[in-house]
Amino acid sequence: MTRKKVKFAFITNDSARKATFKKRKKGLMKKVNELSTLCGIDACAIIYSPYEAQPEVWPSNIGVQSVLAQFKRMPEMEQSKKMVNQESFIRQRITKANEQLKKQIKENREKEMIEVMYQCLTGKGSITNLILPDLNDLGGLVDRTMTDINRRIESLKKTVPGLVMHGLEKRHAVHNSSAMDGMQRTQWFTDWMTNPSDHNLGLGQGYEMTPFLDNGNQIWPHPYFP
Amino acid sequence: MTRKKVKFAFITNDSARKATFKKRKKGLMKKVNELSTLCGIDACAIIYSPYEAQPEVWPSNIGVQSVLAQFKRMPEMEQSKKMVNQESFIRQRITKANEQLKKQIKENREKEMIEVMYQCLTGKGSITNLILPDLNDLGGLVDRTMTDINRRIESLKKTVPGLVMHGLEKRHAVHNSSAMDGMQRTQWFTDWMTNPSDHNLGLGQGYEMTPFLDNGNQIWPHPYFP
DNA sequence: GAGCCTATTATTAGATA
DNA sequence: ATATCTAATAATAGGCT
Repeated sequence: MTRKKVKFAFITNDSARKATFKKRKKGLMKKVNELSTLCGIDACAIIYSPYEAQPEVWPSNIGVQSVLAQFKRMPEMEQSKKMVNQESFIRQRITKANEQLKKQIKENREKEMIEVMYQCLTGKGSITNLILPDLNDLGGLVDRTMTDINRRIESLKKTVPGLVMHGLEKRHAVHNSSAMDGMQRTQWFTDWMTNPSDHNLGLGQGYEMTPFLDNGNQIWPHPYFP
Repeated sequence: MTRKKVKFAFITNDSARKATFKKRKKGLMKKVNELSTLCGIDACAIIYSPYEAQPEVWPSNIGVQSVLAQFKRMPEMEQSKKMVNQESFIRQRITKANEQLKKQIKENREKEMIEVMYQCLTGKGSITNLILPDLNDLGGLVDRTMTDINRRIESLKKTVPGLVMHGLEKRHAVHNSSAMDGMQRTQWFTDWMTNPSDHNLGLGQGYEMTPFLDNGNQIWPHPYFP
C-alpha cells in the first residue's frame, strides 16, 4: 500500500475528488461544531458544491442567518479588518515554512561541521581540503566548543577544589566570535541564510498564487478560484 | 505527563479556552482552505469571538459576501433542506457511536467465548459453571468452529488425495445454528444487542442536548448556546 | 457509489521556556 | 501572552467490498 501525501492542489480525478469532498466536509463540520462548543463562540460554515443543489450550512439556518446579520451590520472597513484572504493566508504559511527551512539549514550546517571536526580530530580528514566558508563555520564551532570546555573546567575546579588537572588549563579560542568574523563570512552563505526567500521561494514570482492540478499541470483561470 | 482526551463541553478554564480557541481556529481555517482548493468548491467560514471585535472570516470579505448572497437568494425552504443543525448532527453521531458499541460488544463476546472454550478444552474450566446465555453463545461458537474444521478437512482431502486422517472424519455440530437457536437465547442479551439505545443511550433523556461544562457541571442557559 | 479498514499524516493538549 | 515541543488523539488517502 502506497499512501503518498496529497498535493495541495485541485484534485483532477473526479471520483477521488468527490470522495475527498465528502470526507473532508464531514470533518470540517465536526471541527466547526467542536470549536463552537469547546470555546463557546459563534461560528458558521457555508459550503456550495456541484454535488448538492442546496448549500450545506452549520449550525443551522437560523444560526447562520443571525451570524450573517451581525456581519452585514458592520461597516465595510470593519468587516475587512480581520479578514483572512487567500493571498495573505498563503503568504503567512510560506513565511512560516521559510523560517523553518532556515532553521533546518542552520541545524544541518552545525551537524556537518561537527562531523568535520571529529574527522579532523580522529585524523580521518584534514582542514586543508576545506573551502573558506567551511573554515569559517568550523572556526565558529570550535570557538563554541572551547567556550563550553572552559566553562566545564571552571565548574569542575569550583566543585572539586583539590582537583588537579594535567594539561587541562583554560584554553584560548583560536578564532574570535566578534562581529568582524561574521563580516568575513563569504557572501553567498550569509545571503542565503538571512534571506532565502530572495532566492527562489518568495511570492514574487507568482508561483504560489497560481492554481495547479495535482498532476502538475497549471490551469488558468482556475474554474473555482475566487 | 498525563494527557487525557478533552471532554466535548465548554472549557471552563479561561486561558485554556483561549489557547484552544486560537489553535483550533487556525486549524479550522486551514481545513476550509484545503477543502475549497482540493475539491474546487465555494465555502466560507465566519467566526465571532470575544477575543476580537471583528468577525474572522474566510476566504475574504468579498468571497463571503458572494457566498452569502447566493444563500440569501434561495427560498427559505430550499435553504433549510440541506441544513445540518446541532440536534440532527449530534443525533447522527450518537447513532454511529451506538452502532460501533454494538459491534464492539459482539466482538468482546466472541473473544470471551473463545477464552471459555479453550479453558474447557485444556481442563482449566468446565461448562457446568456456565449460565444459560453463555452456554447458548458457546454453542454457537463451537458450531462455527466445527464448520471451519470440516471445511478444512474437505479441502485437505481434495488437495492431498492420498492423505489418511486417523480420527479426523467429518464431525457433526452439537448445536444447530438455525433460527430456533436464536429464539432460545435469553431475552436480556438479544434486547441489549439489538437495541442498546433503548436502554440508556438514546437522545430521549435530554442528556446529549444539554450543554455541560468540562468540570461536569450543567449550566442552563448556556451563555453561547444558540 | 457508499461503507469499512488501517497505515499514515495532521492536529492538538498540555507542558515548558 | 507567545512560541516551541512532543505524546497522544483525530483525520483521512487509498484499498477493498
